[in-house]
Amino acid sequence: MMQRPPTIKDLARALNISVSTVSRALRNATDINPETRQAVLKLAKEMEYEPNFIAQSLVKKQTHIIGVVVPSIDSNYFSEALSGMTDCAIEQNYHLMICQSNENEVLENKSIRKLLSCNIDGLLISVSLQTKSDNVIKEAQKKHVPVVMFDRIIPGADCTKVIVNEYEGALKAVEHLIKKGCKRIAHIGGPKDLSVSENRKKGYLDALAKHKIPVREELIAHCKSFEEDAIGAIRKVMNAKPRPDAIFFINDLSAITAIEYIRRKGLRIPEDIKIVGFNNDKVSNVVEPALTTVMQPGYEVGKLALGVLIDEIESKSTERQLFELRTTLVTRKSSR
Amino acid sequence: MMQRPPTIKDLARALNISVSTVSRALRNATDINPETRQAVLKLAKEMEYEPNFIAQSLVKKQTHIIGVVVPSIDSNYFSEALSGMTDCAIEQNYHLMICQSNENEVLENKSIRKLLSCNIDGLLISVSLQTKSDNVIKEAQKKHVPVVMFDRIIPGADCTKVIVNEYEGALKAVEHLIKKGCKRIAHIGGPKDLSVSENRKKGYLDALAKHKIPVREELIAHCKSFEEDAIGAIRKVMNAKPRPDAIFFINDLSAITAIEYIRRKGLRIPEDIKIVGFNNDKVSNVVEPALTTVMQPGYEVGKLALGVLIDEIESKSTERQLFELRTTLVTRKSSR
DNA sequence: CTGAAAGCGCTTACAG
DNA sequence: CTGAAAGCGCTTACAG
Repeated sequence: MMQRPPTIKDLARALNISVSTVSRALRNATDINPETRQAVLKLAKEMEYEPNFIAQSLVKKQTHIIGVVVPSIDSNYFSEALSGMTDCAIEQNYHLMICQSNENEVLENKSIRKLLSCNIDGLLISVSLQTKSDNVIKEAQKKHVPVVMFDRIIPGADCTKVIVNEYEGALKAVEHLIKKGCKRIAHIGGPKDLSVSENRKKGYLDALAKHKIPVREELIAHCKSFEEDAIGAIRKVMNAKPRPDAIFFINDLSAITAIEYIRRKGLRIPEDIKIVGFNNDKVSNVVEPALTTVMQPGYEVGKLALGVLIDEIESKSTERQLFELRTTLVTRKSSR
Repeated sequence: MMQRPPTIKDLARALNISVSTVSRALRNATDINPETRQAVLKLAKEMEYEPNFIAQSLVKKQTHIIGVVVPSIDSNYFSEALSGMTDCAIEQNYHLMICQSNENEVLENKSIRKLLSCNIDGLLISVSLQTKSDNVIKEAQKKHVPVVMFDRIIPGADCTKVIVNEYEGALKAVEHLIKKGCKRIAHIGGPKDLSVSENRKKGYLDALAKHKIPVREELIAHCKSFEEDAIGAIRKVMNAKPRPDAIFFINDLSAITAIEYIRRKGLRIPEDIKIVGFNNDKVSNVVEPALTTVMQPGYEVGKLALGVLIDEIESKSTERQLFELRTTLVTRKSSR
């Protein structure tokens, strides 16, 4: 019994040839006798030889490891993106090292530095809410590690970016309500100063403008955080006179919170008031009424971001690109 | 300007000492002159020296990389576990390589083998629904890679396991309903033959037995898949005569699906019928009525599983252990 | 306390 | 087509 896994040395000895020849046979080089090659491959299989990835990395100076940093793994959207990346990685023979910043810039920087010290071939990052500076990104690039930002980007950063056009998603959602005949469309937004909140609100405002519907400030309210205190914002817009005939929400959970509030007011959804969420959470199809919502292609974002990064790694291209994926409006009963 | 990152060779040359001495100074060895040590450390800082992780791995024959395989990254429960592992990993100076099997045993095996060829120091796995054999686990162990299974385990496998006592969670949930005075408690189960389904159903049955409540088959129904076709199962149990006064669901989504069905029947929750879910999805606190549910400590499972694996890696212990974490019953309006 | 040497497992010019 | 040699960046006995 062999205690340790076999190496090319073991193969070479067993076949009475040199390690260089074994190495060449293994990696499909052209200048190798087909018979020698077959013999090596056969023995390699028998001995269950596996190339030592670490040793290869050291000499080739590339690890095929890609570092990924997201704000939180445990979030609907990011876990979808990670899923896309992971599937793509295994296909393309890359490996992912995933870290989360927990929305903390210090931890984010620490994670990136740790990843860099692992000699990652590339970095995929979606920045924390706190992150303003792209210094660590520059650090990576100085080490010739290509960087691709996705979803939560730093607009000024000098790297390729993959984002979702949430603005257009919001615009489509609100135009859908307008086509349904709604005239007094309210908006429950997310925390101010966040690009997601701003993009979606801008879509809302532009849809109104496009259809010459005046903006009424009393129909707009913001949640301080994403999931809590939605009820305060809902109460505010529902108290407007005349009351809204539709509400476009920053996310599905706040929309679902509103369903019961609206029911208590004696109003029917969608007859008296239509509602639209954002995200297409699984539950949006389970609640009653089923929720119309804007689906973001998280899985595709992940897949594309990784694909683009691999292209940069392999072609050593330094061209910066901006990829924008589109949302899909999923219409259900809540806006029929 | 230095084109490539500095190595210990560069440090040695600059200080006119040998690489062995630099190496010792860097890693805190005892047999080193404190002054030499200071000088090396100072220069290392100035030159922004970072030890080459790959080179270290090659000589030390350990990578500090842990391979993780889950059925799907993009699932509430597993993303929580991954989150716990990730936080734990960075603290303990390990790195995670995460793969997903997409519930496919072939892909699972492929992922494990890829991870092994990366010389992972340990393997953390939650197996796919298809997986029956622990062959690949044995393969890993033959290579002296410790394995810890979590959540979805192969009962017979010879390795340390970290699981959640779902049985007890279900038992507590049903006893809670019994204490509330319910006499005709129904159960909507998950796909048959799945250990999750079986464990939770057993908790239900044992709670009834413990309180001498007879089991009525017409109050038990199974969903074929987790999220779809819940409505058929709900209809079945709601048609039992006399009708149930409580339902214990396999998960929150099926419970939420039932809310509207029950409302349409003209029944009130919780007055006429109480309901309890499983998982504590975010939405369970947003729906009306807010859902009583069983919380599984996914984050803690991840943290513990990784901690235990690291212990095995570092102490080279081969003792097999079984860790069982407990659920928490979160009582809300739907069962008051 | 320090240095020279060997080695981790592989790849890749270079000579033949 | 094949082999000897050098090297990737580090660690670790071994001598001194």
